[in-house]
Amino acid sequence: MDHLLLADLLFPDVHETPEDMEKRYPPRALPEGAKVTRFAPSPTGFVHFGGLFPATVGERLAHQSGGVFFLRVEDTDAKREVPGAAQALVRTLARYGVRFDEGVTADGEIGAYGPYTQSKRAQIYHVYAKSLVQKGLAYPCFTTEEEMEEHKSVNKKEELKNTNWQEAEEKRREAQEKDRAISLEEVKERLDKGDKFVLRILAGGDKEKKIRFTDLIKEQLEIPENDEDFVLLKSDGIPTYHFAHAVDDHLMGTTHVIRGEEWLPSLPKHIQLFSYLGFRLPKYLHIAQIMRLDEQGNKKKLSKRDMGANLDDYSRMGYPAESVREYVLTLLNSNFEEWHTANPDKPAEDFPFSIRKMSVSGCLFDFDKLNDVSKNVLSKMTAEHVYDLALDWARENDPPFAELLCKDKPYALSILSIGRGGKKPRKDYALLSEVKRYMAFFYDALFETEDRPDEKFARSDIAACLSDFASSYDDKADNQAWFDGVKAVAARHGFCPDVKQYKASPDDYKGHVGDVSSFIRLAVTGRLNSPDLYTVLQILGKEKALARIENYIKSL
RNA sequence: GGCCCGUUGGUCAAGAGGCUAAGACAUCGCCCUCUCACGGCGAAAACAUGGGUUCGAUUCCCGUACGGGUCACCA
Repeated sequence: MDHLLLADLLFPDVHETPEDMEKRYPPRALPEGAKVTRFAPSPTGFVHFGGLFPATVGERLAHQSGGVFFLRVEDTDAKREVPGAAQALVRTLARYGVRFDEGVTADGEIGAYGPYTQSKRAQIYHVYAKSLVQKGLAYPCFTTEEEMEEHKSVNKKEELKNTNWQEAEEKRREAQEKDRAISLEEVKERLDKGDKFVLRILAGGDKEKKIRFTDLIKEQLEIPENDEDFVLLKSDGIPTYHFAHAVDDHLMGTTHVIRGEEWLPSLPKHIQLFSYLGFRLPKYLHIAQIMRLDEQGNKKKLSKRDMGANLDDYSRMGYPAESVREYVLTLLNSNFEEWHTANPDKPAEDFPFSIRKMSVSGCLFDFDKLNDVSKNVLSKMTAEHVYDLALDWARENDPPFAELLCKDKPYALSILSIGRGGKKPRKDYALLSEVKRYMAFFYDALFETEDRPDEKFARSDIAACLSDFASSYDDKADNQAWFDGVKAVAARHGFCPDVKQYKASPDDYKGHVGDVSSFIRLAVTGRLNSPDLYTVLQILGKEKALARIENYIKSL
């Protein structure tokens, strides 16, 4: 077979050579040790939570080393493409601290190694495809998708279990042999008829032979050589992931390929391809998958439909982006948390991210942990910051509440300031969606009596304590004086002003100051639990507080 | 089924031949001159399993079990 002739037959319009490409995309001039990484999603309009992991790793590695982090859109599967998805993705990732230097951005493409959209790179792939044919390392295959169906391994998940694997493998091998044997005449004939073909690699490997490979996360690996003539170019001339990966990452100067470990099984293909093309293999980081628990209690890869799979779910649920980012960083490098408590004022960007600290095995997504991280994040923010985030959330998800927040911003800020600042800030909510419930009783429009007093107290005693408190309440008194007042009320109505003393002889009293406080709290907030009562009364104002007490007494 | 990867408390994890096997979340208890939240103290809780190698294995090797991934003209 005359490979040069075949190449011209297959790619008559390709006149450039790989050397031309090398000239057009010269190696990057970057300092020693600078890493070039990329995030390469397919634009399906869905930003997977799992995607945040490789994206964050790539971003950290590149920026920490003074390198380049770029976005490449892998839109080689026309069937799945969603228009505008790339821009939305860039915006979403930016919220989570992942920013690109190069590639597809919100304002178009930036950078000298483009185009960064694979569908626009057809000519480039064809140059390399032609050269592979010339070297006898790739060949056309005219077997149609339908014909292939018969001896394809299988592709439906449901069928996987009932597959006769051995038979499927034999059929594949047979077909491969037949396809390889195609003659130049036959190619000419089919081409003249206008038949479409896919370009397959001529696999030179023996799967019984193992290759030693070092993954930066998984370390030493032993993988079989590739013996499968996988598809390089689909019948529409668009490359498969494998081929595009090799050509693009070579030309774009990617030094570290960061991707999910589901790619590990196709690594032999990539190694072979890079070698056929004469490209230097980049470093690989195959990162472990995030898992969830299925009904049987088994771990499963977090997939599209699962709660929390879509990154947008988190903002909808009310998690600040910062919380999610910290949680992700914690899962990626478990010492992040420790570092963060030791350096509370430094931005996450200062954290020395390390590949060595990354886990080899997949972890379970844990909402408990996320919530804890989020509580901490929110508790350390200023009231103003929380206000802004809560308002943003409310505008999207609860417009009436947004309006309430806007109506009196200083009032809202004073509520959000309770217990904020200082060494031990309150941690009342993990979610922006919980802020409303937390603030609710401060607004007459949202106020309602949720709890009931303990049955052991007589209604008349409660009413007596409350009216006594109301008539003696001085909103100018300081915290101590105010509490002394409450104690005095307690003493006047048969409640012990000192809790310890009460506990020593409970039968001598109807209750203690704490109980009296709970009556006031209930009347004023409608709940048995609230932040510091004195502060609450101060913020609420004397008039509103007394009105609520009065109403409460009436309702008893 | 073949191939590849993995397995330290419920979860995330440190430890890299000799440790009473860290820490965090969750759980439970106690304390914090009014509840809650915060904080403090404490409890319970783990090296999947069998064989090697070794004076000694959670740590190294082999097998087993279990879990995961993958086997497309999808990425």
